[in-house]
Amino acid sequence: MLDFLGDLRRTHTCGALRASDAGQTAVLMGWVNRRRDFGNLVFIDVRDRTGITQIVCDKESNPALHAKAGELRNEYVIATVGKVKLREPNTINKNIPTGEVELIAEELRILNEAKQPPFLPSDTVLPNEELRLQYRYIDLRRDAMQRNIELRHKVAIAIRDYLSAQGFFEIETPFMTRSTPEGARDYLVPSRVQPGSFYALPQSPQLFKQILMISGFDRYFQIVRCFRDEDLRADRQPEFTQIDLEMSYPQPERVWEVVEGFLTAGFKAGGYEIKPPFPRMDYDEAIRLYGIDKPDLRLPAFTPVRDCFAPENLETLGVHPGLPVIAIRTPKVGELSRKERDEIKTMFHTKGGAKLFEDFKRLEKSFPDATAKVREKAGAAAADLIVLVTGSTQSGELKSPGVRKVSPQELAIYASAGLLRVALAQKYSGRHGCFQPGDFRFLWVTNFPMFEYDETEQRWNAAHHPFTSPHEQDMDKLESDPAAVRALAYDVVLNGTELGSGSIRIHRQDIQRKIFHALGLTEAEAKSRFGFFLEALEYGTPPHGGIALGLDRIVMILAGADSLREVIPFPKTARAVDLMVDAPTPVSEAQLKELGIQVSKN
RNA sequence: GGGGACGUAGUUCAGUUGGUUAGAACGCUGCCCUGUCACGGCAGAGGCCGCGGGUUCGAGUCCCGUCGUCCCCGCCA
Repeated sequence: MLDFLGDLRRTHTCGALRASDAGQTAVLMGWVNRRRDFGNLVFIDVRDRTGITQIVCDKESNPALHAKAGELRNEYVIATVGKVKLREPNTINKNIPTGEVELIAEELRILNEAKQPPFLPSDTVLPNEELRLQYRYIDLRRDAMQRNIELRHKVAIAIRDYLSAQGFFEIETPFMTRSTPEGARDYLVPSRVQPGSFYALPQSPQLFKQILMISGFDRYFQIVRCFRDEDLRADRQPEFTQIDLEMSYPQPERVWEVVEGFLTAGFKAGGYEIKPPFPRMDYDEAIRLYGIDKPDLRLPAFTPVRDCFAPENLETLGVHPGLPVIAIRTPKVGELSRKERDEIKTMFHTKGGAKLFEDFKRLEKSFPDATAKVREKAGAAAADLIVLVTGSTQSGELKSPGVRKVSPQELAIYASAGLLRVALAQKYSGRHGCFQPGDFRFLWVTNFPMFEYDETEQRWNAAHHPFTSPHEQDMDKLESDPAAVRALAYDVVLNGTELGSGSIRIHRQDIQRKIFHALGLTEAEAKSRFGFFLEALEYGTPPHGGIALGLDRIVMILAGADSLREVIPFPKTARAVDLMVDAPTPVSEAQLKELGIQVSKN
């Protein structure tokens, strides 16, 4: 038999009571976390998001209440009125903050019962993720999830407060907007009023925030949902939250100062002190040292070791004469078995003609002098794992790197090595111990190239986006040497994760036109895609720039989680499915007809 | 689009070279227990071995397909 709440009013949360409250009457409400039944004496742990308090039901002093306590099962929702009592010294529970007291129940109301859940919030081993997502409301009751969501809240509030104090306005922008063919795939929303036409959910509020600068808002921010219909990863969800901001009259450094400021505030809210300014690194340097544009600084950089080998050694090994030889050092890995060495091969995703030497021991037998030099140059201790990555003699004729410092074949080697470096670091994290909680290595990666060449489409693409400003000194190379043009674009990176990306934008119509031209867009094409924006640029646009950071990723790292799903209340699976509500689903013929949509069947 | 891992009681897992009736722990149900807090004790219920084919005298185990979850590559201006 269930009871009504009536006018019973909660006086304390389940984590609140302390020794100093002894003697008070308290009213607690929450879930039955566990029941320990001794026959004539029953203990009930009642739980809410703040903690757990022990309720005592004694048959001798209150037989009716004791009988009712016997009906309780896990996850029933109850209310209890009782006296807060100091526990006997030998019965104090030091494991919980409320462990010095207990509530002697005088009244017990069963507010709701619960079916036996597929798993319990108090379980120590996690069920598989499919089940957690299907029964997300139970999963979210778990202490760890409650903490993550609370952390997320605190970080977001701290960042809001900081930006507001710095004069940024939080301004909302539309979710139903216009599809722009560049970039990620759009999620589309059909229009009923205009059959055959579609809105798109924003991949980011990019053009709106630039228009807000044109509108004179000077400093804008928004903690905003973005949508991208691309394949998922542990750190990628189809809808995710960005801390988006834009400001007028900035140099890149002005944007960086703001980001360093709000990250300091956000991390402080998460319980960590970080010290800006963050180090800075050129994109080209990041590629040469780490093989990736989001270096994890917690582990050693590459060591170039071509000069350690005699030319005839390299020839014997089938190493290309013009390409770098780089050593990847992973600390303290120790002896590897034959099987473990073979696994390195499968971890190596070769790009272009990149070539791997995973068995350094064997190289040491054949080339003792050269390998000793490699060890020395890489600063390797005896237990450190060394693998070499280079270009094979089949890499073909070297393409000129042009003005850029890294040729395509070199890039292939660096990129392959960069992925292997990260994979090795993850696999042997238990051995090298370089991934410590609370160790936050921030980095600004700067001076990205303006354009990337798309081999399949035989044209230049914007590396960041087409509204990114080139370096003032590189304007003259837009036509003559697009590859050499540096963008005023920057990424903020934390422990090998890209937290955010931004740039100084183009504010001049003449330069914007040049960029579109370099991207192979005709005047007419540019006008049809971005006409409203190009027109806005003509009415007095101030210089402006900004950035957007992934809130989910920030909280994930702060929480020490390996997946965004741990910090998003209702996330989607790798196939972009919500297992709790079972979305997406087909819709009725009537709905489709109203929207003027036909679904092709095949 | 490609590669890899996994799928066995409600849950987490074990299950040998294919061989009797598929096990354990936790949870669940009942009984006992007045100081536990991952309580304890006794008894019990609970299985489409993801699904569909195939090989075999015989399949949880081998093969093919399929579905689902996870990780990675491509993709993510």
